[in-house]
Amino acid sequence: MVKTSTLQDVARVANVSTATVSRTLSNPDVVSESTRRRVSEAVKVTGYRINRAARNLRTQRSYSVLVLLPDLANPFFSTILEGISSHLSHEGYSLLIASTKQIHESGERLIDYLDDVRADGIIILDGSLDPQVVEMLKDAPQANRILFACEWIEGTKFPSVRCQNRNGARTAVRHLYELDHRKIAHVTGPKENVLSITRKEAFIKEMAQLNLVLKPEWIITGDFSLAAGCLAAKTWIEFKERPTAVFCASDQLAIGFISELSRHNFKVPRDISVIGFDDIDFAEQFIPPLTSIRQDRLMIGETASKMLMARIINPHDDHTDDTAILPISLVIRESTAKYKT
Amino acid sequence: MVKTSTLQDVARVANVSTATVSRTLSNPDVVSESTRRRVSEAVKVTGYRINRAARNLRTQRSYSVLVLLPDLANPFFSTILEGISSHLSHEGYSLLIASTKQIHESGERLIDYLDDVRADGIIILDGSLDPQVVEMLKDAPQANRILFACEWIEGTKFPSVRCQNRNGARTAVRHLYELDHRKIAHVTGPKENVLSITRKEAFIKEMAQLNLVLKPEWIITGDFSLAAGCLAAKTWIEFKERPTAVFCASDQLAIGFISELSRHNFKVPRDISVIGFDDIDFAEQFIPPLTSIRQDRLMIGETASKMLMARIINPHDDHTDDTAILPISLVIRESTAKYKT
DNA sequence: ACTAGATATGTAATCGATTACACAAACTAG
DNA sequence: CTAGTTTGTGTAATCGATTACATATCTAGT
Repeated sequence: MVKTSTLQDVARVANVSTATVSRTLSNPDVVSESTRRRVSEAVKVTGYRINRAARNLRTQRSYSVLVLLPDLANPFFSTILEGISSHLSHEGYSLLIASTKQIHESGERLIDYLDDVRADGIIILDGSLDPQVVEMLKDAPQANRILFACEWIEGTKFPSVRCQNRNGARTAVRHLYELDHRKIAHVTGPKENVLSITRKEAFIKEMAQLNLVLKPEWIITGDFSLAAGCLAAKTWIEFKERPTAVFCASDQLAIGFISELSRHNFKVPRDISVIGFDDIDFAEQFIPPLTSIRQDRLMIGETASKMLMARIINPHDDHTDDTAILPISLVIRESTAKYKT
Repeated sequence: MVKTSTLQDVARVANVSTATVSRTLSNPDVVSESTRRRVSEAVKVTGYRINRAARNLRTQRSYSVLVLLPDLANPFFSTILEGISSHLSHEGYSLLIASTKQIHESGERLIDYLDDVRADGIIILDGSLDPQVVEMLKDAPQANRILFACEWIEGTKFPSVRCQNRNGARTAVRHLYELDHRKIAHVTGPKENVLSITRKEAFIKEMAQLNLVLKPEWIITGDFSLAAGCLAAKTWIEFKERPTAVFCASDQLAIGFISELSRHNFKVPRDISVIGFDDIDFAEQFIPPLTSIRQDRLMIGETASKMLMARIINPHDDHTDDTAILPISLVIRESTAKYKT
């Protein structure tokens, strides 16, 4: 093991007390110019590195944030993580990662992370948390150090950062409408998912607004995955009266959809226009390049991190209504085209 | 703030010393059946949660592992993370994440993570570390708690976990050969990257083995990205004598390649057979579904985590030659086909 | 010259778990 | 019955940084 030097060692070399060293490092303004120089010199000489475990114990903080994902292997989250991570590291914080599945399997309670000085705050990217867990979190005193991103839980006051989901759905429908499509289908995400529900409702509302006929079977329940997109395509093929356009609640759905169609010799956008949601990296490279509703995932991550940090640092400020809704934008590529009779 | 109970509180309730409580929790075998019961009861009553900061300070361990990525936003790594994470959480360890970029920007030294009790070990998924950094790590006494996964650094003794890269390249070439292709191109990863180099060398060697002509320009330097794949496709189109097949060093390259071709009205596998490397999730859903060399990323993650853990727990065991090379497999889909004159 | 306040530093308690060491009780073997 | 061993528990030091409080020095205003 390597012997690392401690505050004591630095203090000895600089000929001051440990208190002064500590102050020099964490609050340089309160010490005199001369000691500041002496201490920095001593730090260099001794190769001092702070022992975080000691600091964490004393300050009862961990200087790290836990991000909870439903599924680590889902690439959708990596950009959000990037955003969170870059802001955290900028603030001197570390990033802890766990997946809901693991928490569940290991029988850990989420709130323990806050209680046992492992994390100062939690960002949850999973709106489908076990309701029991949510119930526990809701009224806990630690709840003000929890924040949702992308997804959220209806009926709770947890702060959250998300994109304009309604506006996204509306924009998608309107885009198809402007391309003269009148029969528009929708492939949803998982049934109970808050994003699915929000986007679906907005879809239905906009269809009504535009006075478009919407047959109930044109709303196909999926689950955000490639596979569900494939299934939805099979459903579409079976329709007697086929919609000429489809709004998929995720890019993965859209890609699966197009993919399956091509296996049955349908072509996009010749036979049907397809628009996705998210604008993941692959959307641009897919064949055809996918028209999509873009959400700025980097920004979502950064904003979430900033908001959580504010709550950690100023726990007593008023943070009610701390919900950020970030704009979406329409990215037009080649999977949507003018409808021709 | 919530008042959490401490060992002291539990001790008081159970009418024993803190030492006994601690022993009951971390080493139940050494206490008597009756105290064990009494203590567990007291733990329940008080709602005791261990304070990890305190334990970390006392034991000089953090019970967490840092994973260092070149780029968080790259989906290639998420499955590996999943593997690491699931093993770690099973062992009661936490997972810290950072990206090389951030470390570099924030001016932190990697080894500080080990020194300052933030992480007990580091898994590095980036073989393109700053040589200066590598030099520092190499002979450091903490070096035995560092492990590379996927990539590695030639000429160092860091343990590593990776897949059979040579065998992968060889298998790819042989697959194309068996489909009667004789003119085979190769799109590489980044020039200096150890995976690129290994795969390229194996490619060249196998071509020679099979007595195939290999024009120097048929080896196109890329960088694993979609965009580089597009560029490579443009290069291929310009060739006077076009190879009938191409082995891409990553699936992203392959997808970019095919994608760009289709924009110029070439079709795969009609005009050229394409094989990738990695078998990422999208490979299966791409149009056409991509033939690829599969590496089991979940397994890589798990193995890496296990090996590192062994080193953390038994630092004095002999761990030399601790390098695991995991098998690859050929996944044949529709982007490769028999060559017809 | 004297006091109030500002500035700089030191002393020592503290955070909460772990564990070396000491000791008592119970057990074992001769 | 005694010496030696095993088992179970307690006492108190320890990990290393932070910080409340005390103290000393200096500045400025009256």
